[in-house]
Amino acid sequence: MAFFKGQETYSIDSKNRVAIPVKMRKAMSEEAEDTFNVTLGSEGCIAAYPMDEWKKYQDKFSHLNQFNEKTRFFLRTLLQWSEDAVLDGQQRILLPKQLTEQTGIKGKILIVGMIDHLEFWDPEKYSDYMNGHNQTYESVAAEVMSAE
Amino acid sequence: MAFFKGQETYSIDSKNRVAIPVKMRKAMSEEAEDTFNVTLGSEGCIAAYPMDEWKKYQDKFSHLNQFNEKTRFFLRTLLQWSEDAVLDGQQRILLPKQLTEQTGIKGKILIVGMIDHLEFWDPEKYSDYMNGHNQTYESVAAEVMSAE
DNA sequence: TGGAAAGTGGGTAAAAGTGGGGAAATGTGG
DNA sequence: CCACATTTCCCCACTTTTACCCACTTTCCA
Repeated sequence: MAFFKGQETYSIDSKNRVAIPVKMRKAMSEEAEDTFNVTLGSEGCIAAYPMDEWKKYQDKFSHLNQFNEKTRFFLRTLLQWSEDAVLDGQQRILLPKQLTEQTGIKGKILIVGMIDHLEFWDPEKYSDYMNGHNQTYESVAAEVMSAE
Repeated sequence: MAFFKGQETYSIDSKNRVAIPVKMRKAMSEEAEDTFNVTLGSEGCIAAYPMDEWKKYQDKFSHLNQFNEKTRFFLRTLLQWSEDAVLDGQQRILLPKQLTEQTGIKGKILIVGMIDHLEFWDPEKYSDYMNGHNQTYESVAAEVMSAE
């Protein structure tokens, strides 16, 4: 099972290609077959799940009852941005134009490891997000981890 | 088994033909034999089920009790629009005029992958639909997935 | 410090998307 | 049963996008 961590600031070129940092590539399992499921992530980033991790979610979605209106809304919202991306010969993935436009990513791109997936951020948006919290890291940590 | 996802905005030409995006064509199984069952979908879209997936629904419908009035209404509503469509040499399907008129599709068309079928939308109607939900995606997601 | 690997950029052939002409098939009315 | 109009299907042609190379610079180790 994958465990992604760390961060890197890379370039996204005119063709929307981004190299995957070696340390993160190495964290991928063989079963992913160099394929990611790329989709819109939370707080305005792009999320990329290795295929093997994504399949677990797929199974759940397949068994939902589509005769329910809320289920349909949920699936449409979730799946509309979702797309496969295979690494090229240089270990880069091609990010869908729709997603880079939606998230304002251009030129420089921040890649963050998030356990079972990678996140791609506009560097500026990321620092705004980080600075936008008035609670300290320590107090949030205490809250989140107290339930465990 | 098919798993459709993603979205594309394509053109529907004067002959009512629409190309199927490659990523969605690849998600189709061989058994579908390039054939869709096209019918009226929920919330005012057109739904296209690959033949193999549609057969599973057919089986279910065959076993419903037609001595029940609601069942009859359900079946009539569903089946009256239902029609086969085979891909042409350019991997396009011909959408029935009745359905494009009914759903207001003309010129530009939005194609959305919905696991076991494709949905065709008038782009404007789709954004109205998406904006028309006062519940957030996150709260619907929590509801829908909590049962799992 | 030299070689390999990693990161970046670009050219080009192939594939995908779009549009239209015309023959074949279908349907309608006389 | 035939003549006509309409629709359907198959083909060709053009434009845009994508996939696959190749090449250069920088960084990292041995």
